[in-house]
Amino acid sequence: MDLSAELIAWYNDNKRDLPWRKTTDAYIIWLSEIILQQTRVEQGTPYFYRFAEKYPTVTDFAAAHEDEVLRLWQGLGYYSRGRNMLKTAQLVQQQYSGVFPVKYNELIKLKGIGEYTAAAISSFSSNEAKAVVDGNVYRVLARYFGVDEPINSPKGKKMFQQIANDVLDKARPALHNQAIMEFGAMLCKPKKPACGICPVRLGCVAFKTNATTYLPVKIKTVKVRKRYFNYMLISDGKEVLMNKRGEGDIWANMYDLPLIETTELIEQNELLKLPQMKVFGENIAFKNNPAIIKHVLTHQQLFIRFHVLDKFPDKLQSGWFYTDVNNLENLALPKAIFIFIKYFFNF
DNA sequence: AACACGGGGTT
DNA sequence: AACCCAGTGTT
Repeated sequence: MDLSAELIAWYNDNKRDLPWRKTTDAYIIWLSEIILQQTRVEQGTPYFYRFAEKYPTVTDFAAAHEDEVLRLWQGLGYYSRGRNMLKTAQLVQQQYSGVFPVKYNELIKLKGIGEYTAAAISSFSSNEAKAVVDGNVYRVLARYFGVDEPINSPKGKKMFQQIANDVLDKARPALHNQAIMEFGAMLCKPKKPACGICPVRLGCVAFKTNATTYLPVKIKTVKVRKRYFNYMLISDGKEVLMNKRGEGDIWANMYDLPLIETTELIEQNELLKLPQMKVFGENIAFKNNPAIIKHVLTHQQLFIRFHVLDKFPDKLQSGWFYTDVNNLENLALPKAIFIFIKYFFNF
């Protein structure tokens, strides 16, 4: 048996029971694939059910409002996925009459669908012979064939896509793609792969040369920026002053609180002297001495403090608005903001 | 080619 | 703390 046949045989015996594998509906598969981008199956599954239930068809999705989509997406991260989904749903509704495309060349044009997702949807929904290359596939191929070209260099990406195409079983691409990804996720894991029970270890270069620890190779260029967020919570217990974020920064179009960002960590007495504080009015005071919350993103570390102010400002800045405390659950809030607000208002 | 974009699990 | 997850879009 060749590699593909071995992986498919393994898959048939060991696959997990995942809901999106029970359909060939391109729309449902699209939902699952976008949700699972850079996201573990266990984390994404509840969101998959949530979206599939709320929007059973792409027509239902296209009718949604962005606020509603982001609220459903809350907590999953990479929120541009949610915003792009709405744009794509609307385009599919208008230009494809609500019939979700199944061909790679159509799918790749859509917002939020790149090479991986186009290959996944086209193969799973219409058995088009396109090979998926995700993190799992990079790992399996790098190890099995002993390829040490970095998976995140342009050259490496081309190379692995080519290998994936060569290995693909053109007669059953859907099954092959599921198999190689499941194999990478369950057996050929990043750390401590289960080589002892691996059906293809005798053909695996990394196993034979004891190199699984070093493959795949990845270029790392992590520069993490530190940012200091001073949030103001102002509320009389019934209403609370909120802010809607704009584009061009993290958490685009989501909701947070009035924010003063500083270049370093500062204490409340220093904060009071800042010119930005003037918008909150004269003779203001803090009602708490907040802890520093560290919130880690891919390229940023946020050091967040939530300051409770004692009175409403006289006028509002752009993006600010009052909302009823009971309406907070309808707003899409970043995780760290949500946790604090939930705690503060004792949800 | 490099970077931005979240949140969470594993080691 | 480092690494990675069923990646994509922008510059």
